[in-house]
Order: sequence, then C-alpha cells, then structure tokens
Amino acid sequence: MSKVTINDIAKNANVSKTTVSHYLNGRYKAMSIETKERISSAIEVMDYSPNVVAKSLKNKKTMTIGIIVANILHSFSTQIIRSIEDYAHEEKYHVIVCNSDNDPVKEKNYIQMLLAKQVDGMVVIPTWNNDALFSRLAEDKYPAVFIDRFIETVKIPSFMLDNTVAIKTAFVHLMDKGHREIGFVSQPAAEIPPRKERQDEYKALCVQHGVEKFIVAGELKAIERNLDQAVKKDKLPESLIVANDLALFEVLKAVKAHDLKIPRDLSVISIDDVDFAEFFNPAITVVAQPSFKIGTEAAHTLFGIINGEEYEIETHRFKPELIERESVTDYGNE
Amino acid sequence: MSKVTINDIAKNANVSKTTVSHYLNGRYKAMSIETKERISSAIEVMDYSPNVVAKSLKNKKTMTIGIIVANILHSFSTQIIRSIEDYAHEEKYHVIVCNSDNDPVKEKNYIQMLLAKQVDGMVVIPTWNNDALFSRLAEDKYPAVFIDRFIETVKIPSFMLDNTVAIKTAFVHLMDKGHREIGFVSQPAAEIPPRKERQDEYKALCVQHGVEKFIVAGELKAIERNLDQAVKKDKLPESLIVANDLALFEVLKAVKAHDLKIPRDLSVISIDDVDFAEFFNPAITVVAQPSFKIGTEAAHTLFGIINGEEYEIETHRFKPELIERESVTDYGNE
DNA sequence: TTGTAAGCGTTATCAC
DNA sequence: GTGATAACGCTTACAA
Repeated sequence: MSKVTINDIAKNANVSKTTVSHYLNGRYKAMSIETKERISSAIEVMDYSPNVVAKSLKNKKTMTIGIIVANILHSFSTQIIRSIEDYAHEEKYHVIVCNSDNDPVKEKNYIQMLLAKQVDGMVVIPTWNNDALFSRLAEDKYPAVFIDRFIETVKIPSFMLDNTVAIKTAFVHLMDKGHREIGFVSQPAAEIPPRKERQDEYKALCVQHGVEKFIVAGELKAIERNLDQAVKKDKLPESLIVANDLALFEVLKAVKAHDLKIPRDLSVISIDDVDFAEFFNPAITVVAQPSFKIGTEAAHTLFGIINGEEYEIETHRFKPELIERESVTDYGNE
Repeated sequence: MSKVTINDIAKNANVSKTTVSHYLNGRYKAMSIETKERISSAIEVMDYSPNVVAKSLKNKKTMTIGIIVANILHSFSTQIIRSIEDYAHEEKYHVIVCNSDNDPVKEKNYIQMLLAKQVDGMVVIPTWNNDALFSRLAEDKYPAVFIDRFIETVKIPSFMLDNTVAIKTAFVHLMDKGHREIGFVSQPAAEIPPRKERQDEYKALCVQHGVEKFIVAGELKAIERNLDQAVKKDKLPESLIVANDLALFEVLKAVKAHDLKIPRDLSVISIDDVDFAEFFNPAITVVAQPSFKIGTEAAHTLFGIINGEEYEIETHRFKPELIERESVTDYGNE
C-alpha cells in the first residue's frame, strides 16, 4: 500500500519534490504544462497518494475531530454523531467516535488521547469530574463544544434542549387534558444537568399547580421495580411524564407486564421521540428534541472556531416540539 | 495546547531527547534513578504529552482503524460500531466512523481518505462497484474485514448472519404454527447479498413447500404503498416474514393505518431484533442476529491481521436465534 | 547509562 | 518556473 512517496514521484517525473508538492497543492499558476503532465502521469502510473500523517505533522492540522458520547447505542447520540459526521464530511474532515459510558475516567483518557492525536477539535457530551481538564482546553482556546449538557464553570459553548420548556410542555399538555395526577419517571438526576433540569422543573410545576409529586427516579432496574410496586399498591397516578427513551422502555415493559391499557389505565408522555412512537399501540405522545438540528448547529460552531471565527461562549437552548398522538386520555378541560 | 515537545523536556531535564524517548517507551532497565526523576518531573511540570502524529509518521502505525457502514442510524450498524469500538479501545486504538449511505462513490472516497490517513485497518459493510479497489487492498495484504456482506471475487474475510438459516427458521416456525400463506417483505434485493440471500431462500422454501409466493420488495415508500394496495384488495396473506427492521417499521405502520390486529388478522415474524419488540403490543416474534458477536469476532480477526497473525479468507456465518413472542398465531399443526 | 545523527513524508523559505 | 534545504516531533542504530 502506498509505499510510494513524493520523492518517487519527483524522481520519476524528473523534478524536485518541491515542484511535486506545488503541483499537489494546486499551485499551478506558473508551472510549465510539460512538468505538470509529467507529474500527473507519474502520479497516475505509480498510483501515488500523499501521506496525510506527514502532512499533518507539518501543517499541524489533522483534518479530524473527536466525538465523545456516553454511549453510541442511545439514539440521541447516534443522531448527534450522524449530523456531525455529515457536517464534517462536507468540510473534508473525519470523526473519531468514543464511548465514555458516563465514566469520567474513561472520558478523561479519551480526551487526552484525542489531544495527543492532535485532533483539530472535539464535541463531547460531558460527564463530571473533568472540569479542570475542560477548563484548560477552554483557556487554551482549543476548539470544543458540549452537547446535551454543560458544566457551570467551564467556558465552552453548549448545545442542548430547553429542558425546562420540554417538561413544562408535557405538564401543561396533561393539565389541559384534565389530568391532575401527574407522575415523573427518570434515571437518577445526580450530576447530569439535563436530568436534573427536567426533574427540577417537574417539581416546580407540581408546587405551582398544586399537584402531588410522584417521582420514580433510579437506574433502569430500579425504575422497573418501583413501577412494579406502585402498580401493585394501586398507587400509580393517572399519567406519567417520562424523562427519556430508556426510561420509557421500562415504563412500557411495566405496562405490558401488568397488562395495563394506555391511555385508559395510564396516560404517558415522553421526552425524546422514539422510532416506534408513531406506530406503537397506542402511538406515543411525545415532546421531541431536534437532535439533528442540535448536532448540526454544534458542528457549525465547532468548525467556526476551528476556522478562527469569533464565537460566544453561551448555552444554546433548543425548543422542543409536542407531537400529540394517542397515549394521553382527554378527561376534558375542567 | 501541547506546544511542548520532547526537546523541551530534554532541555529542562538536562538530557538528550533520546533519553527522554527511552524513558517514554519504558526502556528504564538501565537508566539512573536520577535522570528518570528529572525527566518525570519535567514532564509533570511542563505538562508534556507526546505528539502521536509524529510518532505515527516514524512508526508507520496510527493506532486507528476505520469503520465504514451504510448508515450509523441503523441499529445493526450502531451495534457493530459499538462492539468494534470496545475491542479497539482494549487495544488502545481509536475508530473513525464513516457513513457510505450505500453510495459506492462515497464509499470509495472514504476508503481512499482513510488509506491516505494511514489507518491501520478497516472494517466495512461494503456496497458495490468497488471490487477492484477492495481486491487491491486484499493483494496488498492490507488489514480489512467485511461485515454483513461479502464480495464474491474479493479475498477479504467476511462476518455475517447465516441468512439462509434465518429465513428457514422463520418459515418453518410459521409452517409449524399451521400457516400456509406466507409472504415476504424486503427492501430491494438488488446488489446487496444479505437481502438477496434472504429473498432467494424465501423463494426456494415456497417452491419446496408448495406455498404461493407473495413478495413485497422495494424502497420503504414502495413497501408502504404495496402493503396498502394488498390490504385494500384483501390480498394480504396470513403471515409475513419481514426481512429487516426498517421493513418492519413499514409493515407496522401499514398495520396501524388499516387498524389490522396482529396476530389475528396478520402474523408477523421479523429478522433482526428491534428494541421495542419485547414490549410492543403484541410483542414481536423475531429471528435475531447476534450483532455484538459478529462485531466482536470481526474485530478479533482484524486485530489479528494487524498483529501479523495468519488468517483464513472465508465467510463466517453466524447462527440466528428464534425469539418467540406474540405476533404469530398458532393455527395448530395440521 | 546517555548522546549523535539520520530519517519518517510532507511543506515552506528562499534562492537561482 | 524550479530546486536546495530546513523543519515538523518523534524513534532508533550506533557510538561513546
């Protein structure tokens, strides 16, 4: 493979490698048509293609960026990656994909390796405990953007759903349909901003509207268990706001296990549109986040930074969209 | 970022860069404890980390591999990528992810760019028309493996589902349950081996068992349209074998649109387990393919090749697994 | 035990 | 218009 270098081309075409390099980089302007052709045919014949690693060393530009997500298996991450890869492809960049598994240690390791590989920029769904590292990146003006989460103290622009509005949209929709028992299901809020924001807004809304709080928050298994308990004790509320797709899976499993009927026995509204929402029985009403838009804007900003444009360090909030389907009963507005 | 080089460390520690290099590469054996400490503290203080690009240029090893899938949004591809990234991470490798969109031109471009970037190996779900390129890779003994598809004439090992067995499993299951009208839904078989294999086996089975063929094959939109027609003309068979997840989505949409009841009005068995199969109403009976196993074995072989091990150029076939759920009526075995 | 120097495949500066 | 030559940051004989 590609053992042929610019030197071989130079020899074969009877010119210096400088000239070949000029040719390769489109500095034709003042090159005799003859040499041009000798070079081009040498390249053709010897099947030469430039070594990008050498080029990168010289140019200090690798034409690749890193993406660190929690887990590529989550559809949100997949969509983010796809939108960013598309943008990168346009810019003739490649993307290195990493799974942090929400593990700060793994994340840190990835960041350091990516930097060592001299990637020109990074987009990351950050975990926690790496604030210092991120801050150093920010100080060094290293091109980086966050997605889905932000870190209070770190000066890196962030692109994420307006979680407050998302929960409010769901809550208000339920209220509009006459619901007064509204529960909330989520993975542990802990250190993860979007989860925390969603849960906090739910609580605030409960207080504001005099709705009794019913929160199931825990790891997937715990959700399943708690839901199970609630059903058995007949303590399940009329309706549930489900904080994301994974939590929704658990809810739907519990519903099936107990042979509940949505929306008769339970109304469900989920944050995150899932691929089956539309043809599920019943179709799931959802507050969707614009993943592709988020990814694309993040990429846009990142490449802006890479190309030396000015940018604001701010948190960009994206508006969710309510998609009404069949999983919420209409009790009539009282 | 990382503007500090091995030279700076050498100066700061009052040694030559050779010594630093030795230190970095763990050639401690015969190094005075003193120098060792001077170096280590210099590294600490100056926050040095080696430039992998320079290292790659010298070593002819980039510690990164490329993955080309049709579209990362398909869950099979996502799972393959995840399993390969895991394996790569173990080996201290990174992965560059590319979407070919089943476009041979895009694919070719990616392959060439990846090679130019000197990636140490590639795993690809190949399209078509690039046989010559792949053959050159094979001849050059460039480390590469195929997934999900193979190319007849190309000497690159391939890892894929045993499609024949998968279809037979589905077909026989249906027969066992007393079905005699068995249809088949797929995207266009065209140039894509797994699709073709599945469809061919279906046809063969029809002949063998005297079952009348009913095939809906086309792009997603066409599937929807044709299904629609069939329902309206009351020509839908008792049961449908659905060739993959995307086709399944269309079937499920049609079912919902026409308010059909599975499995009363129609039995469905799908190739590919989908995340919602378990808690769908009804739960979907499925012939699952072991994506993670496929990905992991492919990675295993790829890294074997990279590490210079001998390998067979063969097509590795993986056995599917029938997961019986609720979407197939039992008419009783006649 | 440590240092000198050449080389990996490019690009860039500056001559000619 | 074209070509030496140094440089990018690292590794590795080979020397000392």
